[in-house]
Amino acid sequence: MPNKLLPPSGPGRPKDLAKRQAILDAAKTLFLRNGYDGSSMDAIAAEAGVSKLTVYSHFTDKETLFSAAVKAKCEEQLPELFFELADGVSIDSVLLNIGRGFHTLINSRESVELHRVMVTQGSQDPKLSRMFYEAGPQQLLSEMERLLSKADAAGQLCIADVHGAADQFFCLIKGGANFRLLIGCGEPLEGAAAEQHVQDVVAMFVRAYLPAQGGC
Amino acid sequence: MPNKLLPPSGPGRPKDLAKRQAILDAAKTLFLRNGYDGSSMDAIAAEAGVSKLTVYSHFTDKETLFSAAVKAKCEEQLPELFFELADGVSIDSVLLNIGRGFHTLINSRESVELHRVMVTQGSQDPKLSRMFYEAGPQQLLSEMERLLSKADAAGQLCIADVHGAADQFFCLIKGGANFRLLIGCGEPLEGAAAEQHVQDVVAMFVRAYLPAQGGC
DNA sequence: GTCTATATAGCGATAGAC
DNA sequence: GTCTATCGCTATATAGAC
Repeated sequence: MPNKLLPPSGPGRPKDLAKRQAILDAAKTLFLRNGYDGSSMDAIAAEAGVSKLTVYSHFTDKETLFSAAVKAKCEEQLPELFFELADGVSIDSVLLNIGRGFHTLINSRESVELHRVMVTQGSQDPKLSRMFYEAGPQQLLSEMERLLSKADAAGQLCIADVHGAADQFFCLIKGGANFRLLIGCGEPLEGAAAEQHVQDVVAMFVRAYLPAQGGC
Repeated sequence: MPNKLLPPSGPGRPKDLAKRQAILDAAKTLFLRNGYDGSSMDAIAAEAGVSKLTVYSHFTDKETLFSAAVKAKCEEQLPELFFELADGVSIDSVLLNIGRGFHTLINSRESVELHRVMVTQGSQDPKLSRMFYEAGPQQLLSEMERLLSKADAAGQLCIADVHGAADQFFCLIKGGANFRLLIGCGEPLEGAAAEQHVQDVVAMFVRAYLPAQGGC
């Protein structure tokens, strides 16, 4: 006969989820800050405030916990950029808004850490890198392609290869500064410098794809 | 009294350099393939065909050996791209040649491995990342700036910010494909696809910085 | 279901023989 | 100058008490 009533000492099912979430939060923090090899299961357990075996009871092994942490981070980082091209609004201002949002995103500490981890671990686990790519960059590229196609159809831009152009736009926003940030050499552009960079990129991009006077 | 003549069994000084080179070669291979944490001193000693203590006698510790290996790799990878803008040759063809060379370089297995290691270790050791950046990317950027300044002065292009434009050119050549390669998601562009990519980028770049009909 | 204590293995770095 | 054998430490993963 099982005893149903042990509120103070009984473990209970509800506690399960709270600890699982604490473990996942700790894993996200430590894995991104110190990498896969640099984060021990002991450290994650301590950060989460539980014992190491509790970690193993919720996630079978280190790799499983790592994948879960990366997946959670991907989902919470996917930004809400606006890719709509309403009537009467210039393509310049739309690209400016997208550029600002994307630039802020990829220069954030969390994004840089996630990218570092993906470079290190993703190259060893194709499933992981594919999961990350489809959850993040792929989404943005697809929406940008849609936007550029509409701008081309509306005659605001003249783009033969929308896929390539979308790729170019994001690469330009990233710029060499983001690469330096990734290898830990230099500080992120902020404030006026960041705004200037985005404006320069948008101006250069639009100039390259401006329709000729005769049309497209 | 020291014995001077022991040709067959005596260790001798000349052997020193050969073993040092073997150690350095092994370190370059393993560190780039498996990363810093993934390469044990035992494995490097075995790959070099020497004992572990011999490794420690030539390089004080693991970090020192790692820095030496990275430095050697940087120097041997610095490409010989042509940044000269001779009279009578169009800026398009010069940029095409540079673009092809740079594209081949950054898509090579060795370059990708070096970049991965720098993302992982460089972010933990600012001295290392700075050494890498100044030995590699910085060089190319400086030469490209010189070239673009000359093209601007010659009226072939119209560039207000040559530093920013040089940065843009290399980012465009890299493209999203190089990022996917870095995270282990996708294969490098090769052959006709690579050539097409370089041509598209150069055409887009030149279009953006073409002088207006009235001049610059 | 959770924790303390431990098994097993691999790492970087070193001591002593030749 | 070079090698074999080893120390000290930390990691992942697990066994038994409550």
